[in-house]
Amino acid sequence: MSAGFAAGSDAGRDRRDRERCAAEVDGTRARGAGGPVSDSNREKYQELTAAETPDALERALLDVWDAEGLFDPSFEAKPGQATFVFYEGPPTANGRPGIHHVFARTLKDLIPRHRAMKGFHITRKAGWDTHGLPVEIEVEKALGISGKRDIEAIGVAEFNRRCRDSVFTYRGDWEKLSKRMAYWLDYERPYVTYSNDYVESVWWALSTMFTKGLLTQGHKILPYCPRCETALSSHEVAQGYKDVEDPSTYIALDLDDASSAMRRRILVWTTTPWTLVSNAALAVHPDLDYVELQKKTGAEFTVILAESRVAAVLGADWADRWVRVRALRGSELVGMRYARPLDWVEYPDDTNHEIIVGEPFVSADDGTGVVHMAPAFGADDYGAGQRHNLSFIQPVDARGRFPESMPIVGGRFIKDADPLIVDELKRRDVLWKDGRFVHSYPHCWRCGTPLLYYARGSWFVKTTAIKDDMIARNAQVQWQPPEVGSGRFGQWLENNVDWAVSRDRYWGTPLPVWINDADPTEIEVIGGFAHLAERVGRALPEDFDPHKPYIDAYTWPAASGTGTMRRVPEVIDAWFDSGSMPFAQWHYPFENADVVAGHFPADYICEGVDQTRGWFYSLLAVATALGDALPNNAAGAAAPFRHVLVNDLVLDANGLKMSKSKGNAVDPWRVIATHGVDAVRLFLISTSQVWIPRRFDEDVLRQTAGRFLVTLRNTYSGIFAQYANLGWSPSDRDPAISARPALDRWVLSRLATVEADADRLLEAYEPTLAARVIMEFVDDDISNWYVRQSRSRFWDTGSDDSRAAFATLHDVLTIVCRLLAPFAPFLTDWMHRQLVGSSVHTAAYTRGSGASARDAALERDMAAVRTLCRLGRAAREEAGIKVRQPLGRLVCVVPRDEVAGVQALAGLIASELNVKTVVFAGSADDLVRVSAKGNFRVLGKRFGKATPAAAAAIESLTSAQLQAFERGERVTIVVDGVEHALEPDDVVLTRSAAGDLVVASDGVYVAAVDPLVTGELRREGIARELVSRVQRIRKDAGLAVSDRIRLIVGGVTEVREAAREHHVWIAGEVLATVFEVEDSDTTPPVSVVVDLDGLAAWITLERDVMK
RNA sequence: GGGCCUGUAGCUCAGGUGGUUAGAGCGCACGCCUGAUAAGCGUGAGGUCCGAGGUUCAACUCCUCGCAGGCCCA
Repeated sequence: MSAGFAAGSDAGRDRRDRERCAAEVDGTRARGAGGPVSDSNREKYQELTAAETPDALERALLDVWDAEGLFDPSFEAKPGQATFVFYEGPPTANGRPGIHHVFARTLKDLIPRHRAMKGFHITRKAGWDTHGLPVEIEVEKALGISGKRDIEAIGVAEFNRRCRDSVFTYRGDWEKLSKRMAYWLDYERPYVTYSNDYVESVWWALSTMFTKGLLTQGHKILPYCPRCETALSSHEVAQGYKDVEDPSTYIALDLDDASSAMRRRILVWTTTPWTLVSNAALAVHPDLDYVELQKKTGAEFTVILAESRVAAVLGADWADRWVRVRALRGSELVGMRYARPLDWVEYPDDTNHEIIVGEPFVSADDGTGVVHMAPAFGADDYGAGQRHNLSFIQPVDARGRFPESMPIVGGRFIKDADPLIVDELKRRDVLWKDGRFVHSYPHCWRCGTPLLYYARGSWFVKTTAIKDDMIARNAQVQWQPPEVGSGRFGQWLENNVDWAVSRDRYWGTPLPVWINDADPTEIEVIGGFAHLAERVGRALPEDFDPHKPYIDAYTWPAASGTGTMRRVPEVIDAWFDSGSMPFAQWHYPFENADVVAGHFPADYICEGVDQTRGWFYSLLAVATALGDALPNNAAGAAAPFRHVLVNDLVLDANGLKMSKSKGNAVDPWRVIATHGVDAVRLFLISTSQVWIPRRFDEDVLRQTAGRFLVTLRNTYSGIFAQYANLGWSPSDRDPAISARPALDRWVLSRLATVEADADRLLEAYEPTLAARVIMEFVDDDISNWYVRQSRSRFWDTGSDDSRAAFATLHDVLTIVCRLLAPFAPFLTDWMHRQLVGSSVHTAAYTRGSGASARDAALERDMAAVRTLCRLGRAAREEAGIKVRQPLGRLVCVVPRDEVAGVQALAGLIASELNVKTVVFAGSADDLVRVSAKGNFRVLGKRFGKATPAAAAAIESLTSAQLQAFERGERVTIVVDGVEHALEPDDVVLTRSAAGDLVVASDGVYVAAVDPLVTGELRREGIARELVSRVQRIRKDAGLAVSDRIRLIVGGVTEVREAAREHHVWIAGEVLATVFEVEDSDTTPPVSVVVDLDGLAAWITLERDVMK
């Protein structure tokens, strides 16, 4: 007994077991004494019937865990205990959790559960993301309102009160589901992003960044809904793309070129004619080829456009009408001046305008290769405007209307102005061509209004200034899978732009920036509530609320003497909140500096791939910007997470994204009630790598994870517990491992291998591979081989052989429970408690030096044995002889270095295949024919192009030549007329059986059965058939497995002979106290007539009540 | 339009550094077992490895260009 198992034993139970064992030694076998122990209280190993549903079992265990306080989140680390830091990415609790949340939360639970079993202390602090537009929108919906004017009509105080209330509408659902699925998380002390403590920490972060010069004011082109009068986040924009028909307007602008006699015009394409009012420049790609063309007849001007766009713009037959004047590089156009199409707005002084600039973002995929620039209305335009100091003209108000004073389009909504502008362009003779085209354009997902890209004042975290640091920190993160870190996330960092953190909204952390209303350059950023109190000169009230609108009432006279410091109106991006959780969850730096020092950075986080630009980024950006203001985070430190496991979507059974509107969303509660959490967790993890989208198909779930768990239950309950309860329990009478049969040593070796593999894979954040390794072991090695080969050993409890089997299976099941515990925390715990009396969740994941010995050679040889058995069965199938019919001989061929090992296990082959002898044939044997195939890897190096010829020469070698070669004689092949001596590495030898044997082979392995059924073998086969029929009759008659019977058998001569010859064996097998073979030709009336492979027989039996 | 991922049997997935019968499980067919039985097991049939080029003696594997699906971003 390995030392690890003593812990949970219960002394009283052991004594009972010893008493029972003692009774057996007296010869009263437990099953003979009345079958399974009837008093269930005395049952050592409780059996699990099929009637016990997973749901019921799991719920019962939850109660046990509760009663025991098994997961007590308040547990502190023991002195000297290493910690493993996990960060919970906070969900927004304003929707019900779905099956995909079960998936994500399984992964979040799984790794920490493994690390806890490895001895680490883990803080599992729950969190709630409570701010932001999604919350506001939920409330708008609930109130039946939409838009800022509606909100302000209700009042910001009332609106925010409702936001606060709505956040936890579904909190109970989340907590209940987390608990039900065994996601161990501390919900008693969660962090809540709207709490005063949390907001104060976020303020500290913002003010720290301001001090470092990383929080700045600027402009940014943002997607903006002119009806709702608010900017939208990129996530919102992505939801609103629609195909729409827009203008496709080409204009021809005059170049300002005094040197040319001919008028020169440049062609420009736009889909937003209304932005031409704000045109400041044209952009070309400096490396692109442009051409200047002129009409063949009656030319009054030339036109310039990208060479590759000529046919598209002028028509496929352009060459009939146009002639090329010259070719131009884009760079030659840069710096030229032109006349703008509309002159309704004055250009500001000291800015550049009506000039051609070179920009690499210009493409020749559509349009003319010349792009019109309106820096107020496009991100590229804005960037170009910054680089070239272009005029910034924004003659559009917040509602998307031109000013009343504007000619022609005054007071018009911009989109409605397009036709008027096109008419005006025509009148001015700058319109070249006007059409319509369909493209994908973003719309407000709430009201359907087309969005504007609109320059707005905004507050930024200057992440471009810390880009290199972020990249360096990211390089230290172990991403799983790696390509998300290097690809999606890495590229995102490479293309980093400053983070616009301000939001012109209501329910969020207020931006703690106060500005002097008399001098906007006087700015103060408040880094804490005490700081605020000091500024306003009085203590903050007891019920201080840092949210809008209350916070906006805090003002104070400017330090400069004139003006009042007033807070800016914005709140911040909720992502900044979540990115601050590593310290804000502990109210750092106002409290808990030591706690944060021990919990930063995280060892592990786990979220969906959609968080790449969400939480993964905000964590990194906030931590990098704060630098050494956080512990363990000076320059050169790692990212705030060391390992990140990325998971992908859960799709429906048909591979479609789940959504409420499609009605294909899966209700986790129903699924869990049907299959149990263990099966759901195991299915989600094992079905495919977690970063690949997976389909959730309940049929597949049932057939895979569900069935696997049934097998595990059956192995425990139907094999181990049922028979162990008849009289086995662990004791020092169990043979030492070294004294157990090879089969036992093999499965224990496999166990140790799987234990090491599973642990290594979980350490490497490969939960899918770990699950597969364990599941394969249970199905393949335990159920399908170890138990299968050992079944009869469990029918007895007294012998050394059966004690060895019980002890082995007991250990194997116990360790399997531990390995599987992070995946399927319920069944494993239940079984582990039965097996050793303690929870699996407090057990060690691996046994370390206590693990059973690994024997690689034995594992290899057993694999060969199993291959031979598979081949032998195939051969029997081929010969048409069922396994119940004994056969005389099996001839095997295995690689030479495996012969000895496999020979030692030949008994297993003989019993599995029901053959009398197993013979291993060597190459020299007449039974064997040898053929050869080239080893291409070696031949390729040596023969190059002649490889196929060499391989052909090798394949044509005869069996005799190859047998000689194996004996060490020189054998040559001729390739391209040159003789080459054959080297051992050049060939792969294949042996096959010759003669009257039925052969099956797989690579170098061969199994050949001798199909000859002698009379003796035939009679033995009949005897086995008889036993089989009697057993079936016993079962049909409802006899207990331990009932004794009186048996009479008769039938044709061969049957009677077989029965007599194997009389003792048959009687023993079917527990017959009386066994007569009747010579009469007549069949007694009270009997069962059977057909034994064509032989008529009858069987009469009755229960022997005397025994 | 850009980035990343995926495409192998009906389904879900494996297939180091290229090497010659492309594997498994499930499902299916046929069969076994009946002392795990609302269980257990075997055998078998299923594949132009998304397509087209290319590199190579040799490509599921490497390269290029496409196609399809997904996600993210414009």
